[in-house]
Order: sequence, then C-alpha cells, then structure tokens
Amino acid sequence: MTPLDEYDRAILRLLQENNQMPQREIGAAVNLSAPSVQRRIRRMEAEGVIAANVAQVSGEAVGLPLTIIVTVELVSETPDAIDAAKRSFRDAPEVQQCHYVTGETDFVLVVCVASMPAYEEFTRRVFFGSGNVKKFRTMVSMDRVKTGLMLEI
Amino acid sequence: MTPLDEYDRAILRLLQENNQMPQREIGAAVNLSAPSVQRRIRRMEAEGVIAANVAQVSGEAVGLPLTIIVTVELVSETPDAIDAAKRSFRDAPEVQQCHYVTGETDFVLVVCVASMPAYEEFTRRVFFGSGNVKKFRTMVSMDRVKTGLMLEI
DNA sequence: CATCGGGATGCAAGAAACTTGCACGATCCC
DNA sequence: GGGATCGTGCAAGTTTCTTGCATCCCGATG
Repeated sequence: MTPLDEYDRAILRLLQENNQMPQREIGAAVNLSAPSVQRRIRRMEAEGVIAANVAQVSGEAVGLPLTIIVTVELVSETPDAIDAAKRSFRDAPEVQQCHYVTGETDFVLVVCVASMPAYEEFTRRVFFGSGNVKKFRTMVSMDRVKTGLMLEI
Repeated sequence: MTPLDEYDRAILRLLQENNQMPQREIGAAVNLSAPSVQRRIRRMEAEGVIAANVAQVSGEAVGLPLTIIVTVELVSETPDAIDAAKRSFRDAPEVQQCHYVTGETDFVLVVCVASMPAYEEFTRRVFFGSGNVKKFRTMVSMDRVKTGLMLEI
C-alpha cells in the first residue's frame, strides 16, 4: 500500500466530511488539479484507504429512534463460540456496530431499534437464541452526543 | 417533515450502501426516472433525513489502528457537569462517537488512536483534565466485527 | 359530476462534473 | 549525465447532473 502524503491526507479530511464536494473544489483547497485529485481518490479507493462512500441516514427519520449500547458476556469463550457470536451479531440488521473487546465483557454492540419492545424481541432472538450469552448490560442512549465515522487525520 | 414512502426508503437503502451510484441506476432499481430520484434525494437532504454524505476512511490506513470503547462515570451528575462533559468529549478529535446513556455509567465513547501511549495521553488530557471523571473502563477492540452507520430501513 | 389546484412525474435540453490521452517535469537509480 | 518511473496539468470527450416544461394523478370544491 502506497504511503499517504500530505495531499492524500488533506483530501481525506475533506471527503470524510463531505464526499460530494466537486473535485475541482477539492483541488482548489489542496492546490492540485481536478484530474490529480481524482486519480488519488481512485487509488485510495482501490487500496481500501477509502473503505466506502455512504449516506448517513437519520435514525429518527426512518422510525428507528432508539440507539442502545449493549455489553455482552459469553458463557463459552472457545474460538468456535466466539466466531459463532461474531456471525450472529454481524448478521443481525439491528446491530449497527459490533466490537470484540478485551476486559470482562466480550462484545460491545450498538443497536438501533424502533422501540423497547423491538429491543426486547431482538435480545430474545439474538442473545437467548444462541444459548451462549451469559449476561448482557443494556445502556440506552439519552443523547447521541457525537456520531459518525470521523477520524483525526 | 414529509413522511417517507416506499420509494424514499428504497433510495435510502441504496444510498447508505453507496452514495455514488448514478441517479440513473438508482432510478432503474426503484422504478423511477433519474430526475425524480434526484428531487427526492434533495428533499431528504434538506429535511435532514440524509444527515451527511461521507467517505468512510480506514483507521489503519491513516495511522489510527486502535479502536477503544470506554465507559465513563462522572463524580458530579448535575446538568452543568453533564453538559461540560458532553462538550469536552465532542471537542476531542480522538472521540469518534459519544453517547450519554442510562445505567451505572454515564457515557460510552468510541475512541480512535495511534497507540496505547496516545490513548494514555488522551485519558490524561480529557478524563483527568476535567477533574469530574470518577472512573472509566477501557475496552480495546480486538476485532471491529461490524462498523458503519447502516440502518435497517 | 365536472372542474380546479397542488404536487409529483418523465422527457429533453443545457450545464456541470468526471474521465482519459498526452506531453511535460521531477526524482531516483544507475 | 542518461534513462526509467511516477505524478502532474491541460484539453478534449464522455457521463452525469440539473432544470424548464407539459402531463398525469388525486383530492378538494363548486
């Protein structure tokens, strides 16, 4: 993977804020021509530096006003059990984010649902369904203070 | 806010996966003309249904390979203290996401840093700097099983 | 029951943005 | 110093986006 220079990083800083800015404007901001900007973007997309280009949708607007952070502790922590848990969390559409973490708890999930009943249904299906969840702790978000995928580049 | 119909939701499903798909292709996928698709997208952007259009940058690629989930407990939970904490978390560039939550812990943060020393420096500056953090629990992500902002629309 | 009005649609033309071939210049390694 | 490699800017060609316009649908009204 080609190392990133200061131009690349400047472009990324702009794109992670707004990936619809015209290449011409990006070029003007970073002192490069539009074609040059475009070739750098292409390269970074091909190399996976830019993992995806997405629209950030408001949960409230689509009827998913609840964001819930859940820590999960498993009964069995064998590699197979861990993998099975990863798969089930990855496949659950309510799970927006999932991390396998160090410490007492094994997983941290960010879950987006329409209502508390919907959340309960989710826990029944995903947590109790597997039989391998020892316990989980539910933290309901009262304020999404900061969300997004912004990195300090 | 205009309620969303099935066309809008179909468009959102596509855009939250790839917001660079040409309107013509979106139109073909949802059975609408390109101009119609574009007017719907414009409307949803104006109404905040589409909150942002962003490039998702790989943390590894830009030298931020560590993702750490942190739960934070405050000493004082007065409204002023809560607000001050929200501000400081929001302003810290290492903090990618922050939620004010119910339960024993007050905040859950997702922090992206270059290294453990960088994380320690972060905790000193942001947690110990305020004098209002009673305790925090650090969970280092060993596997970012699922990330992103995808919603089940 | 006919008519009117608001809103969304598709078409087509015009505008803007993206893409690519090409020649030039910088850099690095003989 | 010579030559290969890589990235750059320019300009032309292509695609996509944007917008004016006529039409259609549907609900409200006379």
